[in-house]
Amino acid sequence: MAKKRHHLELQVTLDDIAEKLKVSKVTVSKALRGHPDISSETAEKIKKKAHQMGYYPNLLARSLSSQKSNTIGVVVPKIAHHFFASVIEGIYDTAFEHNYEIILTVSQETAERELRHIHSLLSMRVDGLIISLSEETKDLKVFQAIKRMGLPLTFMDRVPRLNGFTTVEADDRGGAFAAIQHAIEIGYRRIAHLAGYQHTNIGRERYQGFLDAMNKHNLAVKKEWVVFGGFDEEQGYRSIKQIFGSANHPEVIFTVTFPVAVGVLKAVREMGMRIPDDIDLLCFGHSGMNELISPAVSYVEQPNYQLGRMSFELTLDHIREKGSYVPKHIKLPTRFVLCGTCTEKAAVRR
Amino acid sequence: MAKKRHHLELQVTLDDIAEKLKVSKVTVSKALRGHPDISSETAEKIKKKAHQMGYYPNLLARSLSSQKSNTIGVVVPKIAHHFFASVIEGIYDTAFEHNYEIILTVSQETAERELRHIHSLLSMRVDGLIISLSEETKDLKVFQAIKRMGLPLTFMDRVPRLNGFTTVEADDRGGAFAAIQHAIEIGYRRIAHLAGYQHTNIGRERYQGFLDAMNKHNLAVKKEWVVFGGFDEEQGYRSIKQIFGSANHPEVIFTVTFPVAVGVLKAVREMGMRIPDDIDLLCFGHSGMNELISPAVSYVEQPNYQLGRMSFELTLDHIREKGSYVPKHIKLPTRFVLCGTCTEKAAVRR
DNA sequence: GTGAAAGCGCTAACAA
DNA sequence: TTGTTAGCGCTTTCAC
Repeated sequence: MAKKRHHLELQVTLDDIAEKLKVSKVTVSKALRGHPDISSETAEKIKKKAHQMGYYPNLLARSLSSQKSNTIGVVVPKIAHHFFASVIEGIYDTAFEHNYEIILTVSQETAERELRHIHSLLSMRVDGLIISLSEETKDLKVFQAIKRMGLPLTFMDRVPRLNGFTTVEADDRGGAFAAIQHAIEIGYRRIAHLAGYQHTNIGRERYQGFLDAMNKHNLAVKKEWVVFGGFDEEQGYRSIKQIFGSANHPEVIFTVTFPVAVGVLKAVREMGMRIPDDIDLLCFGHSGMNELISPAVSYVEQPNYQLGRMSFELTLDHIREKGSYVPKHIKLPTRFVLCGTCTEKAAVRR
Repeated sequence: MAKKRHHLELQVTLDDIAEKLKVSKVTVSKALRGHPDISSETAEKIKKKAHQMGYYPNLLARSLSSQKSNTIGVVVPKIAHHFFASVIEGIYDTAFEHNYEIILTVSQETAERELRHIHSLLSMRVDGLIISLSEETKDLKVFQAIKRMGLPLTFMDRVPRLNGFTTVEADDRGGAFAAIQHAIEIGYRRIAHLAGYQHTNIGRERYQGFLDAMNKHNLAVKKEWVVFGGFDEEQGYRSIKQIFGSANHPEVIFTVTFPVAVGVLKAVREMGMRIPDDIDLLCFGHSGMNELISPAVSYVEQPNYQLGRMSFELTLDHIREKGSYVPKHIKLPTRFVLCGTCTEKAAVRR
């Protein structure tokens, strides 16, 4: 018999259905989940009744009891940015296909929020975690703890220097190399790089790609022309002003992200200079809006959506294979895309 | 005594802590939640131990037991779009301040996904719901059901024709009116509108604002120059081709969203025409990238972030006041912002 | 101030 | 095929 509800909530429970149908709640539970135990006849009857009574399974109870929540926690640094927005879209689409729910949290590039969100997600007993590190994150203790707990964790794009975790990244180094290589090939020699923090993998890798190309062509890297910093518009704006504060100007600037390039565009415009005539520009990543600005910035294309899909799928693999799962390291290819900047014409004109 | 775990998970529980400290699990529970029952002395001891043992409260169990999840479900049509991205940012920030977790789901503008997500969220026993309808949504039965369940639900931006729900909107009609009014004042007469579906409130309201202004100035609304449809880039692209397929061309186009304007920009460019010389443009909403495209499109500014904040806060009010809560209808002001299109100069040149 | 007992809604193991 | 019995980990009375 269904016990009387202490709370006034009019949520229908298994007991309610069982009582109406004069069967046990176990039968109802099994029927609703399509368990082969139940005859299709009673199953039909139960399903109909459940629907009619407006029954929604209580996932909290189900998760608590079954020790899995069908839920994956995600931590990203930003959300209102093209790159992450499309990665997230990839994650959501894939989750939807697999009938998983996503708990998305946003660190806003701060280590403190990131940690708090991770704690939250652990408390919510998500089945797995996809994390893209904030630009501040240096303390990696939680991740070790998570590994000890045996909870599947996949790092995406912004990954830590840590063993034993699955990582899904784009080929940052190769992409940066291709971009700089192109700049050199069309004749540029004085190349600046608005680089990312060197404690982040993407900062390091893209910088390395830049160095690779410079070294290959025996070009000197000017210290004043490499500025390390964050990944946002403000950073680009500030850095460019700094570079143009000194006497010697570069011919072209390669930025670590698209937002940084946007900051550059705004600053350059403010200073009354033109791209590519006064200064040329290249960047890593882009935005759907790129083709509307003129000149459209030539960029390194990242597999955004695919990064999202892959992260989810590998996390799911890990959940399913559990103990026997072996961490994988995925590097998805990047591609240099020539648009309106850094064209041969622009370089020749110098 | 802590019962032996059936599952191998090494999640620490209240019992584990209680056992170590030779107290009851109730004491631990209370201490950890700062219940005044417990002496600060034991409370300290317990907290320390819990931290040391790496305890994370099991929110599933807590929610199940306490009948509240400290979680709010959100359903939006899109995520990789400036408008929704910033609304969502507003929601997340506010939730964070109030220690709530957000379960964000994305309908991708389809009614089917929307419904499935709503079911999911109900099953997860979220404490409240914030919904922005998909462009397809016509069946409103679920929402009635949710009201009957007594679950707080706030509609945001895309709201249904339904009584008894809190709604948070921008002043769409007023904003559209201001834009068209401006266009008329600078001398335009042949005005087209790429309008939204008329079964959506934003489609209707913005169209109404357009009509208001046209009527006020006794201008004829040309049927071929009003195209109803969706809110994305593709729609803008298609519609503009349609309009320019006929002999008579408008002087200026007002689009129902920024993405639609982007579609227009791309189509216009493709057709070898220039803005504002060949055709002028205005739109509802914008994107951070707008100032980089030239000319920047003059637009109606929406209070994106604020819409997010408000929705969350009202939902929280509803949760807290429960039965006594009276639905509110918020209309946040919009503002016409003149940029590089629809300037006096452009209009005069005709 | 502390704890024993009951229950949140569900699932899993084992009987019947 | 169906039901009984125990939990999942926590909170909430209500005694002590």
